[in-house]
Amino acid sequence: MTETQILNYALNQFAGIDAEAFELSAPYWQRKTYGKGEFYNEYKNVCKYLGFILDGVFRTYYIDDESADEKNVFFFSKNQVVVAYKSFVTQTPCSYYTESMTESTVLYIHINHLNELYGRSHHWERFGRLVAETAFNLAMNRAEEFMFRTPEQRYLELIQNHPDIFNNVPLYHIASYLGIQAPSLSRIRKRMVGK
Amino acid sequence: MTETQILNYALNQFAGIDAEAFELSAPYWQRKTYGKGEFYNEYKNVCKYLGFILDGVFRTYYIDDESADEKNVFFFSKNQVVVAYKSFVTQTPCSYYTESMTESTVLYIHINHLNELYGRSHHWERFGRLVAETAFNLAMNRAEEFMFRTPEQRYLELIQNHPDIFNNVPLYHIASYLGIQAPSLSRIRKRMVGK
DNA sequence: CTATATTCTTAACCCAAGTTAAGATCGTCA
DNA sequence: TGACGATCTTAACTTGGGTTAAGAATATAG
Repeated sequence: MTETQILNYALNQFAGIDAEAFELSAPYWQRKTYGKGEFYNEYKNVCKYLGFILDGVFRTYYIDDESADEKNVFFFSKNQVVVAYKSFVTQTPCSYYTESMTESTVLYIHINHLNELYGRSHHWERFGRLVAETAFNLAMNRAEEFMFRTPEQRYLELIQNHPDIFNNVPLYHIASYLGIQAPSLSRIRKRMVGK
Repeated sequence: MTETQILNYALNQFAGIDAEAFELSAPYWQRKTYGKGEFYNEYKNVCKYLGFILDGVFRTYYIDDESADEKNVFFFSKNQVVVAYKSFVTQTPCSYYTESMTESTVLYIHINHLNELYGRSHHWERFGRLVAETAFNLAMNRAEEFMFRTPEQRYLELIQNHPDIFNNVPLYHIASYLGIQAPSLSRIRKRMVGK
């Protein structure tokens, strides 16, 4: 399959974008590769593009003024959308950094073109709504993890539900994502032995 | 002002719903009062209505199977929308209870009628998108509070940003919302004296 | 295959929240 | 007003994560 076909298939799966609707968008998609550590979108930048990850892993993180260390907020991997959602929909500066953690390849589309597609096809309107719902679910799941689960439970659920992330990201990034320090994650892992 | 006028004004502020668009919806809104402790929507129920709070305060909470105690997730108060968003948009059973904490009055609309309005007017489509964005912001803010702030910081920010909630809700509900136990909140409050 | 950098674990000590139970305070209604 | 229920605080102890720094394990490159 070509990259375009992969995209077409994924958009069809995600939002029922059919061949005709996909054709409308075809001129607008562009391709970009990112090196490890390269930014998809930086702090204080307005996120203007919605990306679809053909390959690679991205993280969005927050830098705490006080503790000065990075806190991982989301991971995005292969066949997922990558975007700084709030910044994208409101076109305001982003509070986060979104960075490629590996060599990555992305197909992306400009917000203006996306807005144009919304007006041209119900399929794309539907796509816009589903992206909103996906963003809501991501944020809500994250809130629920912290409200209802202990760090140990979050760790176990990450292994269960996102082995793709767990197996491709250094543990100190996992710790940050779980909201704890690296030594605490080590203690948790030690505790688990034999359970 | 009549209650309908209050609603009309609020919807105009929120999503630019004009007189004509509001007229479309007028037949669909219904009014209901809730007593203290009465449920807007219960665990395992599908949320079928989107409500606008004329007066009162609601809370949505989760019951932890293990600890068996209630964890407050959101508060909703006067002039806000109350809805179990995920359940509402997906029409699936809700994981939460949403309960009135006071005598309350709500104007509500059925999801079928709302969907009908989406098709009939761009103003209402816009409304739907803004509700989605509001829900995303609520969830994301909640996640950020837990990821980036200490319980003490969360407490201070709640007082600053939501005095309306803080002043009308017992402290043990506040503690639950902050993700801590009542004795911990007492200790935080004691620490604060003199700061 | 070693040297080096990166990542992971461990140890020791600190501190804040959890837990449980008792007691103080506040509100409300008979 | 006085008594009850609801709410809030306090105390004593436990537990688990934070912090810092050192060392072990693993990857990577020369």
